[in-house]
Amino acid sequence: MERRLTSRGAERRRQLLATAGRRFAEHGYHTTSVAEIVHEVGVGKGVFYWYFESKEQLFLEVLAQAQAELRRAQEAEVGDEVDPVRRIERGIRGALTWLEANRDVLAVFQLAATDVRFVGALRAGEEIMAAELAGHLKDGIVSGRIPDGDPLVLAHAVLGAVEALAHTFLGREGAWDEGVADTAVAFCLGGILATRRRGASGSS
Amino acid sequence: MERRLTSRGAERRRQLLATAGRRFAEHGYHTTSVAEIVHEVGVGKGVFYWYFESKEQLFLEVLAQAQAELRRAQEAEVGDEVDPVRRIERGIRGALTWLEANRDVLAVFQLAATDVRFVGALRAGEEIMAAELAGHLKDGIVSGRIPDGDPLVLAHAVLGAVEALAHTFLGREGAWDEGVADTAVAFCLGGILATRRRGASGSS
Amino acid sequence: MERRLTSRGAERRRQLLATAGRRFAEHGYHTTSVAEIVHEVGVGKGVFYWYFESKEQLFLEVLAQAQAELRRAQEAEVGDEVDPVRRIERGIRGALTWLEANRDVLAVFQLAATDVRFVGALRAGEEIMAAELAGHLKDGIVSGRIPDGDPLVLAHAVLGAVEALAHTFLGREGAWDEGVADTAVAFCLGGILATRRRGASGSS
Amino acid sequence: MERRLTSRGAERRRQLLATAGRRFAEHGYHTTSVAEIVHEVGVGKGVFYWYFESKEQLFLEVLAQAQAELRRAQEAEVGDEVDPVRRIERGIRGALTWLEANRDVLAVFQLAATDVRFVGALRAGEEIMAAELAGHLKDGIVSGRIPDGDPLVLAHAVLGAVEALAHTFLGREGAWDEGVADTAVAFCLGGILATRRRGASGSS
DNA sequence: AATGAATGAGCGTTCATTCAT
DNA sequence: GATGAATGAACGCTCATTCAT
Repeated sequence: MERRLTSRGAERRRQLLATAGRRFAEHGYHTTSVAEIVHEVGVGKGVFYWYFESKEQLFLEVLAQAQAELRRAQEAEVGDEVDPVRRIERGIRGALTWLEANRDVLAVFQLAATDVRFVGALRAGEEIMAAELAGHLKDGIVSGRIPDGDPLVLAHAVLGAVEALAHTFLGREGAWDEGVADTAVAFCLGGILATRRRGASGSS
Repeated sequence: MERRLTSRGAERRRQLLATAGRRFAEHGYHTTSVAEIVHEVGVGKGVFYWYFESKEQLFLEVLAQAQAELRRAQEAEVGDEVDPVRRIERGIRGALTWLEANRDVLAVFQLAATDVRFVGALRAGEEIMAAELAGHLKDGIVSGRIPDGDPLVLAHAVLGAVEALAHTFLGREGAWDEGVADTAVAFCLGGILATRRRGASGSS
Repeated sequence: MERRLTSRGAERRRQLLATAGRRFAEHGYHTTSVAEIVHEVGVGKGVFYWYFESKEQLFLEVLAQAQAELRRAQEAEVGDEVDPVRRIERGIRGALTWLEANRDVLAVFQLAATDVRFVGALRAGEEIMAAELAGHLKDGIVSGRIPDGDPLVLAHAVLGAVEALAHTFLGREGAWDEGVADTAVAFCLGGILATRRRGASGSS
Repeated sequence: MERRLTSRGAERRRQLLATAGRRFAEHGYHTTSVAEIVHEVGVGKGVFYWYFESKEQLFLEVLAQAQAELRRAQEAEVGDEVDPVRRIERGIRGALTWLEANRDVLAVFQLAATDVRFVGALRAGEEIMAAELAGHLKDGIVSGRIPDGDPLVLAHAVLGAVEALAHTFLGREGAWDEGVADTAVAFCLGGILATRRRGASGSS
């Protein structure tokens, strides 16, 4: 239902989306009621249903927006770098920098992971990121910069490590510093560049 | 109010715990009602409250049990291995093996991460695992087996990578094979053993 | 959360309050369900919680309203009478007249007396009435119109006698007549004016 | 269903009755569960239903016992006194003394007043006391000791005053002393002996 | 006699959603 | 566009009562 919105309307919509995103992140999906959202924005309940079909669709939109913005930030950071390993590094740094400024987003992602209605959209976004990362890895493998290995598995390992670090250290007051990003990069690149030694642990 | 249970009672309790755990994993916390759980077990509603104080406490128990069993499985796998790098490897393999046989558990962990009432217990368990892993890392650093780096940050990176792989590849039918565990180990150990090159990405 | 109500809303609220008050008086607090109240008013369950925070708060409001109206009626009856004994008489008559027209109220008072959540509010109201009455008594004692005695004890005795008569004779169909009020007044004033003979029973 | 009880059984029954009475008085009827009662006594739930048909019947029995004991205490106090006014005085004192030692009972009476299932039994007991008191009053009127008036109305006024004083001053820690009983007696007898001056308040 | 376990109707309350104004 | 009011299914939970052992 394409709706033409006045600029005031578009602003309202943005406001609702932002408020909802924050509250979802802070209190969870089920524990955030439509009543709370509209109350915080200071409008009546009808307004909500003028701009959004349902609470479910609202969440999906919050999620999609967060995913799109993260990707955009990452792309901007990666820029036109051609070396695949450097692309990966920049991607990691870009994601961490953006997440640092948008801490709610991780909570929204986690929320999405726990609900059948949202997990599909979440995974789809993850797959896109994983596929892109896997593309860089493949490039590196082909060009001999990166030892052979399953690019998709490696991509998910990188994503998982980055997300865990972001989550753990952004979530604690005062725990975040540049060193965490440096360690994230070093760990991931080290993992990528070392994978030829499959299953080996003791080799010096 | 310590309750002495007959063996029939203990069995009922176990039954409810298992059923609830499965449904939580499949449908989420809020989307699983007490009515559904008792219906599936085939008992009346009151039975639930005979064995559990509340739905919340039940979830906490499901979570605690899963955490305890995972740690137990890991400890059994690590055994008396003395080399810290090998301890880490065995820990990763032990966790992945156990999670393969108990796939619901990851979903329960994710659920717990999204609810203020549970996140404390979840994080406490995570911190224990991270601390243990960090201990191995510290041992390795002291003995010169592992290059210097922040053990806690590395520990969370490893945990994140492992969890992401478990989640991504155990969640998809047919996607799991031994190679994933091998790659997980190789990636993590590579990441750990490479960390001296802080922030460096281009070194060959 | 101060709520601005439309006139339709205010009317609904009044309706619910009145219906609840009647049902409470007839069936008791625990034996009157929210479902019954809204059913009688002919609205959905949610409406109740639009206007009241909880069943408990509703009862408190019913109680407070009854207390306020009773006091108001009494004050109107007492008016500007200056003689303390006549003030007491008018107070008794005013209360009985109002209670005759609002018989539910006595039942609500009794209900409140049996629940820890309400007894505080009830006693507070009673204390106000007792204190006022005690004030008249003190005036009378000081001016010599009333023999010496503990004004607060006497006040409670009067209140108890009046309440018992109201309760007993208003509760029975056809038992109430002007004579009861006359006897109430005569009994109470006699008791008050006789108190100097402490503990004495046989004096003529 | 006449049941022959062993002496152990009779003791159990008494125990349940006493515990229930106390809890009813302290927490109310609906707010005292059968589970709590049997837990406090330290027996299983089945025991309760072995000795009592239902919670309702149990309450009725608690009430009946309290009424019977109060009457017995009063009768013992009144003894063979022949003067009707002195009989009334002794009745008041006997009731107050017994209530002082059995404070729960007033709460039980109030509870009974608020439930349709119990109010009948309560009123029946009250009527008996009122009738007895009215008998004394009639005797006094006939013999000229007491001025003319409606004995039943006066009886209820006396009962109400006494109950209110007991309730108010026994309910407050440290508020009870002999003076209250003296005032109660003086007030009631004053009220009784003064009733000829119907509706008159200003006569010196 | 007594127990622990079970029942299930019913309770107070919430909340996404709709709608008359 | 926007509001306050209304809906009602569903929820977590309680409890008097029953019953197999």
